[in-house]
Amino acid sequence: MFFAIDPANGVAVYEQIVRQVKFAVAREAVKPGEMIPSVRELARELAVNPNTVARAYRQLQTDGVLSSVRGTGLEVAEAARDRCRRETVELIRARLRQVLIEAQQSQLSADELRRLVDTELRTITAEGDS
Amino acid sequence: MFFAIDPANGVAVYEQIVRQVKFAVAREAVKPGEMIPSVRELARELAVNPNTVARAYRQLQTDGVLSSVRGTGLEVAEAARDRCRRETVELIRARLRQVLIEAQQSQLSADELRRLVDTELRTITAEGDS
Amino acid sequence: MFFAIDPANGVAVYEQIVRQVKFAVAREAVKPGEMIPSVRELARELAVNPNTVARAYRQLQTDGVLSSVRGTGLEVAEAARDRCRRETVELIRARLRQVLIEAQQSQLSADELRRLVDTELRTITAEGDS
Amino acid sequence: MFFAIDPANGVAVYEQIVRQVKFAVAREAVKPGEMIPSVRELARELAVNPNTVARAYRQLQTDGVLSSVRGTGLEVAEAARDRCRRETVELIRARLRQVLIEAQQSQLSADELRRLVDTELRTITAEGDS
DNA sequence: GTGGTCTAGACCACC
DNA sequence: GTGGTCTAGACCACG
Repeated sequence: MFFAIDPANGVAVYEQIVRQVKFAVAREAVKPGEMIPSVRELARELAVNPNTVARAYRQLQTDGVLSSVRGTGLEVAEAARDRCRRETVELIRARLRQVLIEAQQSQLSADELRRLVDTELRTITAEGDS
Repeated sequence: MFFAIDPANGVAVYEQIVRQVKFAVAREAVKPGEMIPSVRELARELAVNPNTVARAYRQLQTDGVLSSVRGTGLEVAEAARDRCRRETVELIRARLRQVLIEAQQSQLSADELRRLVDTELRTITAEGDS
Repeated sequence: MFFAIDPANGVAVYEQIVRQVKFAVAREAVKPGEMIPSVRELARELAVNPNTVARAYRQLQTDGVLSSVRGTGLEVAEAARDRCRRETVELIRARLRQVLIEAQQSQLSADELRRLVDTELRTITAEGDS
Repeated sequence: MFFAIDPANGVAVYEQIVRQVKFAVAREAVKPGEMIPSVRELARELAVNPNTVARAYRQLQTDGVLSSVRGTGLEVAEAARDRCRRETVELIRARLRQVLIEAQQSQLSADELRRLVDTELRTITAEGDS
């Protein structure tokens, strides 16, 4: 469950935490029934205010990803994995779609776009390997 | 210069206007030396607060896309087309890259991503034809 | 939209605000499309921290009762009235049910319970008239 | 002395145990002078932390419902039955009253409320028979 | 002016 | 120790 947050990202910190936890559940880095780091622990790890983490965890509860065990902590909900996987793909798809639409509006052809995507993919995976 | 803005888009309204104007210049829907709609006119057209349009136009002047003609209004700057075209491509590329990075973080393979891109491209162009 | 909150109620303050707003929408004290008091205004009115009101309003947004108009305020969502009415009745029913179950567990007969309910109803309405 | 506790009830677990023991005494499921299950036994039965049961028993001693017999365990206090009966009725009445007040605030008429009560009573007793 | 976010520090109930 | 709630005060983007 290790990840980084970027406070100057535009996306709210608590929202970044929400997404990253969902990503982690989706790729089974944490499994249903397991406990996740406590509010205070994750806050320390990310160098963020505990309230911000608490807010993210609250959001994750209303999203059905976490459930609280009184006095003990928060665990990953049973049916969370599939939901997170679906949700993650949907989020990616939606943002991808928006970018592509804007690309089209600015007169880029489908072929130019595919080439762009390929270039970027190669750059990213190359960086990932390094 | 007709376009729509989506107030519930997450992206600020004035920012959407800025981008759309740049898109319009990039694809030569408006050409250097031409006048663009007045603040009030565009505000009425987009059903948006005139202050918001004014702010977008101010930003566009700072960006060198528009220049003011005393007592007359705002015209598209001479060298704007190339700059907009470059800027637009760069914007698209940057956002595309960010989406692809997140996609990769969430365990989507390069192939899955290419398929996703193709699907979305086909959907968009199909919609565009309708 | 005037109501009181009781900080020593056991129920969280933000939750009381959420319920009272839903009550207000349900009984059409505020109607879909209307604006509700600003965060700061209601906070002043209830002698409560603005963050607490903000949290209640956020909850009401995720519940689909309010929707935010950027830079302007929060308005009652279109379909909110029916949802609130249903939800309110359900809340009452659930709590009533729980009390009745406990009553039954403690050997109170259905007739004793009905008498109790009648007595309390009369007391309450009498107080309401005074 | 068999009963169930619901950890996601909102009501604290130890408080639920306290109430249920009082209910049991009130309806004479356990009688003054009888021993009640040990902390460990009840904890196992309810799948609850022994500390939680211990805390409930402590509360019940403070409330005069249980009294300790040195080296043996806890027994139901002599005068407990009447006290529990009275206390239980009062608790029920208080909570009933609160629900009815909220119901009234949300514009439910006395008749609608009586109908609701009747419906719920029938549902509960029907379930109890099954 | 509006809502949205974040930080800091406090208190509570529960296990 | 845990999460949950509340307060106080700050900064930001938006209209």
